[in-house]
Amino acid sequence: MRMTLKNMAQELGISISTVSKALNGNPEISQNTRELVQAFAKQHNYRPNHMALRLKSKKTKTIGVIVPEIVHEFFSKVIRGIEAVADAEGYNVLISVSNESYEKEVLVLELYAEGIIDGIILGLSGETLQKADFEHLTEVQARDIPLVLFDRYTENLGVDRVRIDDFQSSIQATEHLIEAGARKLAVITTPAFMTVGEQRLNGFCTALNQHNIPLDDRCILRTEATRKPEDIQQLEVQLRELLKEVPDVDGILAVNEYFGAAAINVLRSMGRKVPQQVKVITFSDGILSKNTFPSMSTVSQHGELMGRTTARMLLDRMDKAEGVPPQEQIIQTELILRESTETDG
Amino acid sequence: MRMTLKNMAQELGISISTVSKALNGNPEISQNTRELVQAFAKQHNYRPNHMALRLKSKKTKTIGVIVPEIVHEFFSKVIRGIEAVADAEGYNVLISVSNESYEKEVLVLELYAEGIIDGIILGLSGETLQKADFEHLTEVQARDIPLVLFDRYTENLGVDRVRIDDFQSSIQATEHLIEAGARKLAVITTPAFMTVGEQRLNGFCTALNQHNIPLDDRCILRTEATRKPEDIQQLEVQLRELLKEVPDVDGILAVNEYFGAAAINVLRSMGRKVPQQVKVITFSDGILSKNTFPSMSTVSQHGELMGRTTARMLLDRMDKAEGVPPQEQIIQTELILRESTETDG
DNA sequence: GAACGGATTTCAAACGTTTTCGTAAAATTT
DNA sequence: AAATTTTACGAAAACGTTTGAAATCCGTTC
Repeated sequence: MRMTLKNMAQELGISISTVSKALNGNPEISQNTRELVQAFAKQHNYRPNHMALRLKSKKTKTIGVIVPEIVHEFFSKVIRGIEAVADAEGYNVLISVSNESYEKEVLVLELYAEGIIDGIILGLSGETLQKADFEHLTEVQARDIPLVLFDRYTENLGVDRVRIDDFQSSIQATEHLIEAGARKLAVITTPAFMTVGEQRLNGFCTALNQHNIPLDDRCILRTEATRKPEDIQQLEVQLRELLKEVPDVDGILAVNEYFGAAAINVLRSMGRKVPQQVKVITFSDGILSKNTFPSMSTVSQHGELMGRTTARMLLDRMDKAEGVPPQEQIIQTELILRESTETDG
Repeated sequence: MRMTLKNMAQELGISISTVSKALNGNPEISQNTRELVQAFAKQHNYRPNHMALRLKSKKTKTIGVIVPEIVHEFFSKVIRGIEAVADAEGYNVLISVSNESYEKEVLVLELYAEGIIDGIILGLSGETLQKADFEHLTEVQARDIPLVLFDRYTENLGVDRVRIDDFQSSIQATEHLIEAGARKLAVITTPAFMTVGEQRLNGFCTALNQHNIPLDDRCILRTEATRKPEDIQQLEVQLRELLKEVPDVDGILAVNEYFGAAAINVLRSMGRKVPQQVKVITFSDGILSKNTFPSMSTVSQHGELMGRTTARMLLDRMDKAEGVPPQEQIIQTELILRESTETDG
């Protein structure tokens, strides 16, 4: 049976309020009683009931995180970063998965909004981005529940967010390919509604433009593939076709590791040497890029740092007065050079 | 402002109880009133307050999951499996990370036990295994909170669990190496308190024994390395030394992909051909094994299936009478053959 | 020896629900 | 028309906590 205030009050022969106040260090209570109660509570390892606390709209010292996918190294790293900060500040972290579904995202948000948590960190689901329906976020804001978005974002929605500069990073990555000697560049990206992928595509095009390299439409591979094996296989087929149709491709930018690894596989199976004949660079610096052969140069998004930054921003927001305008923070990316873009000599 | 029963009662000019009953479809209430109330509630999208519900010790339709690590493909897959089942049954899933820490595990367990959730799925932390202190689990059981363990387990603790047969699987994997021609076998495993790794080591030794292959103590590499890059680098150093000291090693069993990939890297850098000179097999069939070069044969642990099975077991337990003895379920593993154990011809 | 005042403790309301029990009005039976 | 049953609703307690107001105690003071 669980220890409650009432319970202890009875056993100690004092009133519930006295117990409550004693435990909360209220100076109204004599030192004697206070110590007595506190000792008793500790001995019977009393823990206040979250539900009751929250009913009285107290803080729960818990933050809720929603990620679009769980089998995903980048998001996992972000979570790890969030954990680190939260832990240091004595906050619990509760994680939920939207599974890229709008409906699920709304559901979880509602669950959180019930009052389990003090603040929310959200990575938008793909479907939400596609529908461009953000009412649920507005609702959360209307209830004054602190909210911070990470990675995936949307303009025209006044909410705190942390992201990387996908556009600039992509320019950098593309320029790296060009400097390494590539002249016929291809890109593997996601559907247009994925802002992140789209920005990276924009960066790619812009870089080509700046270097007076013509853009061949056939070299833009827009895939709906997820990271699941079936999908990747499908992608490899498309990619192979592209490389047959445009055989002189000598540089590939992939918007994520999985796409990058697929490219490496296809190229190897077609007998094209990486990096001698084709250079490859990819986003998101995870285990894959280190362990493919050849290993891949990547744009590191510093997932853990992003997590830490996001958590920090949420905690800040939580003790800010209302009405402080939304902030944006940009995480610097870093080019990690590996074998796939090496130039001999 | 949030819609509450009281709120609606006031606006509709009826009592709180009537509203409550109407919403719950209580036949005491006339159809008229019932429809009126329900319509009103829907229109103002009323949602009952979780906290209040739970205070009255109602179910929350939420299950809590604790994983030791979050940047971990296997655990992620288990979570995905849990999600699948929970989703289908209308349950929410809340995930927390113990970060391999005993203390954190206890904390999260306590948070969950506050009454946020209806049942708990737990993968024990490494530290807990090491301390072999399971009081917190006993406590949870004493409170009649349904609990199921997955993957990591402990004998002498009566609690539901789902696991793979690490011992048998390891025998199989080792035998596969032997059949592929390996005669001087090495193993890369974890500290002894990690039951999973230890079982796999046992299997390894047993297989050698059964095939009359002598066991060279120098060929057992016990590492405390995690999957972090620094650690893996450290492991690679040790591994290199082992391979120098015992140059005729021609088969390696790694208890996880990271160790396996490290082995592949070291072997390549030492100029030993995989699989021609050395065969490699590893546990946990994830992205890594598919993308190393050569790709690795693995023992698939079917993480997602394990997750689904665990969730199912928890749901079963939740509507079982108390006192039903704890169950154990074993997930069948599968040998996935890839390049790293191929024999020519 | 009654009134004061400070220190300590208790009361009671509130948070949003569910649920038991009670009761007025309506419907049914005599 | 009186007695009985049914129907439809409401009052209030309970879950575990906090908190401002009220009550009690005890040692001073006049």
